[in-house]
Parts: sequence; C-alpha cells; structure tokens
Amino acid sequence: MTETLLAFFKALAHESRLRIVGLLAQREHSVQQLAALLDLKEPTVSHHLAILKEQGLVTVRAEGTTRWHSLDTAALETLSRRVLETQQPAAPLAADEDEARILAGFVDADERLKEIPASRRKRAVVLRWLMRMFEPGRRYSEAEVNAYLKSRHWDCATLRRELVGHRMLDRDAGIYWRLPKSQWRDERLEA
Amino acid sequence: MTETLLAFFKALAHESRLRIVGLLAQREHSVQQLAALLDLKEPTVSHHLAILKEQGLVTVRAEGTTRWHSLDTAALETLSRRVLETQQPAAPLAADEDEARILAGFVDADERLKEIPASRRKRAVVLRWLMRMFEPGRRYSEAEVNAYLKSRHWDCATLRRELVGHRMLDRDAGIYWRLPKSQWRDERLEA
DNA sequence: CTTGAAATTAGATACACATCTAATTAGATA
DNA sequence: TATCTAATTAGATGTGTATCTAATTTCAAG
Repeated sequence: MTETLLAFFKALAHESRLRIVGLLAQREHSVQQLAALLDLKEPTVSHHLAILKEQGLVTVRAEGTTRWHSLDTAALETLSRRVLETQQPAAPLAADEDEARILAGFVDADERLKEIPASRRKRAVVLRWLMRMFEPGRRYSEAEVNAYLKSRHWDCATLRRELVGHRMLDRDAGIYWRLPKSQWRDERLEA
Repeated sequence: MTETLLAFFKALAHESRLRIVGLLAQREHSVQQLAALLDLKEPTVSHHLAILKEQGLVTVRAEGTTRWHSLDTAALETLSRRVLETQQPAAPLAADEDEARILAGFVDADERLKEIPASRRKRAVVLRWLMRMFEPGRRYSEAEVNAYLKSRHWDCATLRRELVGHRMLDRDAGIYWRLPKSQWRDERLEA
C-alpha cells in the first residue's frame, strides 16, 4: 500500500520524468522526439520511460521500429486518488462497543487523554488503548516511552507505572518492551 | 507550476517521509517520537520535517521545548488535486473559429495530420498549427525537426520544406529555428 | 542475408541527497 | 545565572540513481 504509493511518487519525483509526463499528456511521442525535446540521450529517455511504464503510467504502441509512448491518464488518476485516501485520520477506536463508549469519554478529538480514569475498569480500557503505540518485540528506552505517553497525556510517569503494573510493559535496566496480551492483568482477566 | 509539483513529489518520494506523513495523519508527534518510531536519529527527522514543512504539508505547534508536528491535510488535498488537473489532454485547437473548423477536418483524434491540405489557405492553417511545436529561440537539428514533424505526418520532408518556404522556420548549416510571426508568409498576409 | 534505423541493455561515472556525529540554539527550571 | 532537555544546524560520509558511451537487440527494406 505505502509500497505502491512510494513507487508512484518516486516515479514522478524527477524533472525529466515529470516533463515526459507533461509531453505525453499532450500527444504520443517516440523516444527520439523526447530525447530531442528534453535534450537527453536516447538511453536516458528509455530508462525514464521504463520507470513510468513500471507504474503503469505510460503505454506503448509499436509501429515498425519506432515505439509511440502515451500517457495512461486513468492510471494517473487512480494513483492520485489514492493519495487523497491516505489522509483519512485513521480509525481511533475500539475493540468492542463497551470499550468504544468508555474511550470516547476519555479521549478527545486530538487523540489525547483528557484525564486518567479513576475507575479501575475504565483505566484498564485506556491502558489497553495506550498499548497500541508499542510494537511487540521492539525495545524502548525510558525516554522513548515517556515521549510516547506524553503525546497522550502530560503525566507520563503515572501512565508508565500503570502499564508496568498491569504487566503490559515490562522493564529491565531502563529498557522497556511490550508483554504478550496473555500476560496482561487487566480488568477483564481479573473479573 | 511543474516547479511546485516536482517539489511536492520529491517531498513524498522517500520512505521515511512517507512514513512520517502516515504517522502524522494519525496524530501529532514530536521529533523524538518520530525518531524512535522510524529508528532514525533526531537530526535526520528534523531534516525530513523541514522538507515537508517547505511544501506546507506539515505544521508545528510549540509546547515548551518540544514541537508537535501535524499533517496539513488541506495542503495534501490541494496538491494531489493539482496532479489530476495535469492530465487534461491539452487544448488541441485553434486561434479563431475558421481555423478551428479547418483543423478539425485534417487533424484526427490522435493529433495526427490525416493528409496535407492541397488548398493553399488550408495548408497555411495546418502549418501554423505545426509551428506550435517549435519554441522561439530554440535551435533544432534537422533530425529533431524531422522527428517532430513525423509525429504528425509521415511526410516530414514536405512539411519541413513548406515551413521553410512560408518563412516560419529558417535554416543554416543544418540547424533550424523558428522565425517571428511577423515574418511568416501565410495566406492571411498574402490576402 | 545484409544493411540501416530505432530502441534497449550493460557498464562506468558523477551528482544528489539521506544519514550520521558533533556542535549550537532555544526554552524551561532551579 | 547555570543547567537540562528538545530541537536544529554544520559538516562529513556513504548510498542511490541519473546520465553517458558502447554494445546489443529488433524490425523493416534492399
């Protein structure tokens, strides 16, 4: 997904290729023509066209030994629409409906924690939500953990202690890591 | 125009920056957080953020010494819409209505010349249309001129002679260039 | 089958830029 | 003021890739 988008941007992130796209948007061109117009050698143009073809942005029609290249505007449209989709603010919410309601009460529009819930059950929901920031297997310095938690609430120290206390994060010698969910001591397991 | 588009693509044509945009699409982050998540050093992240800010894709909010970065989705939208505009097939047509009708008769959907008009007046219209391919001030080798004309009609030699005869192109020692319109000898002037 | 033209492929060189460390700036706190 | 933290700037290094020349392929025409 981000893979294909990256390739798309890379394909267009060069002056020569962008000019080629502009020329092909007007009409089809041969390699020679493009080389003359861009003041490049033919192999260079071939190289650029290969990259654009790889992204499906350019199609070819052979006529004798010359190859007429045109722009596939449909592909260009598809891909640039995908850029627009990228910006969707990403589903902030929850595992099941109960949790969703609780989170909605404590998390504001900016995805920050309004306050740390006093109720143990609600606090556990919030802690599970915070754990989404930590990847399994990755190791975090205490500074990293703090920076991360601080993006959600100013009192990162309390949150960090809570996460450790619930066996969601573990620590040794200043290094933190995420524990598997099976070891988490949250309200669901205590109930 | 192509200038700003190029900068836009360059800004997003790198894995780290694309991932930063993805993260900022979810919520605001500090430099430290991004560095930790991307496994990069802070100066590197600063560098990438500077590039994104230059394109107006990222905005900053200071809070003490930490700076919270967010994605400006409006800018992203504006720019990706501009990509869609690029592909408009470029107005093929004409100076005044008379010319438009004549061209429509001789130029096919692929922007190629169906035949060279026998009538002097119509031929002049077509030659003026062909001259749009040649930039004022630019020098063209005979091969370039031929390649260009061939993209419109197989008989590039005849077209080339006609253009020279009408004082639209001039030549010396195998090099061609476009003459100013004031010197063109087309039907409008002869009439 | 040879020749010629258009394009691609291979390989070498050179330039752009991503990343790092070290040093500096800016803001907060004691 | 001195100190600490977050971030940026400066400068060095290394990687990726754009471009070139030379060689090879593909197709058409003698």
